[in-house]
Amino acid sequence: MDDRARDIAPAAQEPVPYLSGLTDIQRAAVEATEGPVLVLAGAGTGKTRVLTTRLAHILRSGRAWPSQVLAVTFTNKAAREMRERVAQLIGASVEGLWIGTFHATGARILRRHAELVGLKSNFTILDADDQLRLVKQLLESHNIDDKRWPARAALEVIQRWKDRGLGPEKLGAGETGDFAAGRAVELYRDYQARLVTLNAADFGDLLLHNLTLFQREPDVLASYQRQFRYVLVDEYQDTNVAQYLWLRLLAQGHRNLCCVGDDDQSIYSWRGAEVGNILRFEKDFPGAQVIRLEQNFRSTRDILGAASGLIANNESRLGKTLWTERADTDKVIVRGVWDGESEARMVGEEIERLHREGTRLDDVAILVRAGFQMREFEERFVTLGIPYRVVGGPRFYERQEIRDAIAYLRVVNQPDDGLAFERIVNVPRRGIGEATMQAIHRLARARSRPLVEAARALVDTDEIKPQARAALRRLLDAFDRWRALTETTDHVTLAETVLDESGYTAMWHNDKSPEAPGRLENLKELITALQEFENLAGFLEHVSLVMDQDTGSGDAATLMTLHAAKGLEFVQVFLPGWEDGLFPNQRAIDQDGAAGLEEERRLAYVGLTRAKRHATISFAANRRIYNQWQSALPSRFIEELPRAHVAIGAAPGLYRMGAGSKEGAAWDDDVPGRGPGFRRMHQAARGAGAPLLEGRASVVQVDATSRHQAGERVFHQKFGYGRVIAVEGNKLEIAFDASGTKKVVDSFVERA
DNA sequence: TGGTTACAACTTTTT
DNA sequence: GTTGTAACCA
Repeated sequence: MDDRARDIAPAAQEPVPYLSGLTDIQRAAVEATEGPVLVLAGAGTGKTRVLTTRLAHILRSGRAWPSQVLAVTFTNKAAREMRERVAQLIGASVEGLWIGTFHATGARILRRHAELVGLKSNFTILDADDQLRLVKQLLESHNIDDKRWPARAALEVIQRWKDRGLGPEKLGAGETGDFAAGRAVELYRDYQARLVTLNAADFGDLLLHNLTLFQREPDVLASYQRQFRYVLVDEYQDTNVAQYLWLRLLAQGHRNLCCVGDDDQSIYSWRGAEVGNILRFEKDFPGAQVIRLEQNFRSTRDILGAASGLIANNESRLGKTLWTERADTDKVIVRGVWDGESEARMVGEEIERLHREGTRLDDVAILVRAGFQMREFEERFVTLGIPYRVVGGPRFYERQEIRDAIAYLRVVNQPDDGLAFERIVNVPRRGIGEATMQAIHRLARARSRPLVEAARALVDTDEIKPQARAALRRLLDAFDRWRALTETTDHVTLAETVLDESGYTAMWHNDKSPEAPGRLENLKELITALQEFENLAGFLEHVSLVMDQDTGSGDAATLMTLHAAKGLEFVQVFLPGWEDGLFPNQRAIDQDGAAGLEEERRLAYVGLTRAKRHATISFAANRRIYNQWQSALPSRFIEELPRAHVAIGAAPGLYRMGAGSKEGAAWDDDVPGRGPGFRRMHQAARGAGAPLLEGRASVVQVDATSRHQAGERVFHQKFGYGRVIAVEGNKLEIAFDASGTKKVVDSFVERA
């Protein structure tokens, strides 16, 4: 099908409008089509533009047919964007182009040759949840204490092996995985064996099996090598060893491999990404051209200066110097605050001010290091009535009811999918409990047959209680019926039938909990989503590989982690929580030492370079983490920011809470960095929090005795009138007349 | 079996 | 504060 383009003549050489508007260097990167090329693209240097133009150029100049070009990305979003933009540049014919994520492309190839690695072409792609459940089962059957050796850790070990392109058979004696006294290897072997029984592959397998395939079947490899005349890779700094090997094999035919990336933005090493891949590129591909994109089109000089100065502290990097023609400046602001709450208040007030002055909330982002930091901001935004969206929350396809529904469809589609079967065997309740499941498992393991097959065999014996037996038989019959329907019914009707007849929808109808109606809504949405696919298999592939997030609409500030922010840009960026221990994160340093610290620094660099015009960094002297008060010092990254690009401001909240303090009173930009301003912040952090430094976890807002007391009638701008129930430092618990009991900061209420 | 309660756990997470 | 698991009882 991909060869069909061969019958059509290539587009004739035409004037090249798509090349105009590029800088000389960008243009060079576009036109260097032959041989290995590394494009080092700093933040905001027009990377995507170069990548898409290059693709268009290859096609338009007749160098290759669409089907002969492979472009790989990490995210579906990036893949979609690339496809759309290339289509825009060259008109219609992007049909046949291999643009996709590593995993989607791996899956596409693997489905064609599944038998060669022991799978059937309709294999299931497991998600994180399935994997974890599988590992838990294995730990149990291996009698490994999952308290001492959590399943999560075992899975991690296995995944890191897969990331390095190592199947169980390739693990030498030295590889013990540092888990359960070296038993991880046997665990891994069993895990892979179980996947074959389940006719399933996990994410890592999508590439690992490709490698095995290419090794075992030189003909298959050779055909792909012939096919892909040009290979393009986005975000090369995030590739792992398996992906590197995969690329190297595929690109070996024509040697036209172009990798685009930025070593300074490598922030996924904990997922197996190897910065080494990009650092080593010239050695790996002799004769490679390296093109540096250093002109930044996004940020002001101050932001670039601050970010560059910071990242210069890293040892392992190729080195780039970002510059801009922009003349406007706006120093990066660093603010110290008393605690996490005043930090949220400060950000909230700033956002309100910006909004008043005409900034769209869409242009504002709050980028945090860890998810738990989000709550404080959310609470604050709710109180202030600032619309916001959280990126990276629970996704649609991860919700319980959706996963249940999909599990049903998975079993219909692929009967060997025992994990899906297990998930819904007793949902809704059918009286098939643990005892029954264990019997099924025993039989399945003894015969090493799929779970459903074992269940089928068990129904004909007396091994389980009659009640469970009857229920199980009913369920298995139902699956047979549904499977038969696939011949005669369209997949949408089929899905509705399955959810109805299984009693799944009824289960939520009978559920009186407040979430139940929402879940039923979600199920309806699922059915709607189903309509957009040709068949069940296509839909399931989408669900496992293309779990995109709906970003939501409407003008709203964005709250997300630094990791999630890579590749995005905002006019104003808030970077809270720059405290040693939190950011750089202590665990990252403990685990990976200097390399861990460097990755944290890259994360800081990514955060700063998201800002087009303003960046506000803040740190709190005290922070409550999971109900424990901890004092902290400003992040060492703050000291690393070049003073010329930074303005230090002491936040009002640092000295006194609530009204009375002068907003922004203590600007002190003449001697930032280690100057008096900085020292004062340090002192504030230390001095005011002195008792905390001694490890006392009990102090709550020493100086913040409230003006209010229990029993008092008060008024709040948002919640109206109410009565104070309890006072805790500066926080009041108030029973509002109209909106129930809430905890509110006292500066937002007044005596009624 | 199934429901309740107590208890510890908790960085990041493109697919 | 939240979430997920273990232990206990009906």
